[in-house]
Amino acid sequence: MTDDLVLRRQVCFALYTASRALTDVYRPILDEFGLTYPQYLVLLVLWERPDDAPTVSELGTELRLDSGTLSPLLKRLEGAELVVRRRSARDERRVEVGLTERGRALRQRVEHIPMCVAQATGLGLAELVALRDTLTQVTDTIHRQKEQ
Amino acid sequence: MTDDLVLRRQVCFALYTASRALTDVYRPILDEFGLTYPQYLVLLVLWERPDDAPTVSELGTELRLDSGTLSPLLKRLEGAELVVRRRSARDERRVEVGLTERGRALRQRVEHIPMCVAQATGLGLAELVALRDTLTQVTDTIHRQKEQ
DNA sequence: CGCAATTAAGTTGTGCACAACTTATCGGTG
DNA sequence: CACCGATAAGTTGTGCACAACTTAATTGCG
Repeated sequence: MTDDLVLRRQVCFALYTASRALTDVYRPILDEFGLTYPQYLVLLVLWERPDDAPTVSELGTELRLDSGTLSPLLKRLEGAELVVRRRSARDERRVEVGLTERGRALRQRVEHIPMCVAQATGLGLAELVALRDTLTQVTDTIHRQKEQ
Repeated sequence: MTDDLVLRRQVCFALYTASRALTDVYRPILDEFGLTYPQYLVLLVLWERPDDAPTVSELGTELRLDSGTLSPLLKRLEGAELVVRRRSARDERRVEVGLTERGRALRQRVEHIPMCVAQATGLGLAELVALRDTLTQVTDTIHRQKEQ
């Protein structure tokens, strides 16, 4: 009898649990700004290129989320007056997502968060970087396989 | 201007994405058995101790899920005739979750899955073990902080 | 040019996660 | 023994994720 099915042995379970644990760290912090973690991720992308107004599918490519997830999420961000959505002039299928002044201003108020969360992991900077790179590599490997 | 808010630099995003990518690997495989990943996790716990019939909250402790998640999930597993739920005789508040014959039999049919998924990560065995241990350590660190 | 295939965003339905709450049971203390 | 706080499971409501589908606009090929 193999022991491969033992929960604590599985990388996937460790990943699933660690991901939820880190979201738990974010939750009370982001809650003060009325944000969820996925909403915060969308804002991260927008803050990276404030003059860009990416489309919904460009956001989806960055975050690996589809319109089924992003459409209602963006509607909520728009309701919070953090982003605006407008149909592209040159391609009426596209919807461009831009920051409002309010959304732009939020950036500096949340700038300290990544440091707090990184600290909560208990890992050193080098370990964090190594972990991040390993995880990114795994994700890329899986997605590369999927496309073939 | 700090770059801490850049998406690709963040461990959390790497974790969030890797977790979803791995679930993506599981999905089509588990789909053949009519299972979701969290349902599979519950079965893993039950297979580990087939004579135990843990309570809902014992399952919750293992998986770090609350009754709000587990109750409907277990109802679906019961609908699929993979588990049975029964009130504990000596404590009517508790509900014990046991495997049906069908649930017990499923074990050997999914025994190969962890190997397949591990392979999809592209990591070697040693790397996988190291990754799992790092993630478990992070999760434990976070939960320990939470309890104090 | 005309139309079929493609692309973009949104909608619908299912199943987690999780907070907040409800209901029922239990255990301990006066 | 009665009651009160604690505990267990379930319910309700919100917000992701994701599959499958719809609608609308565009592209490209004959």
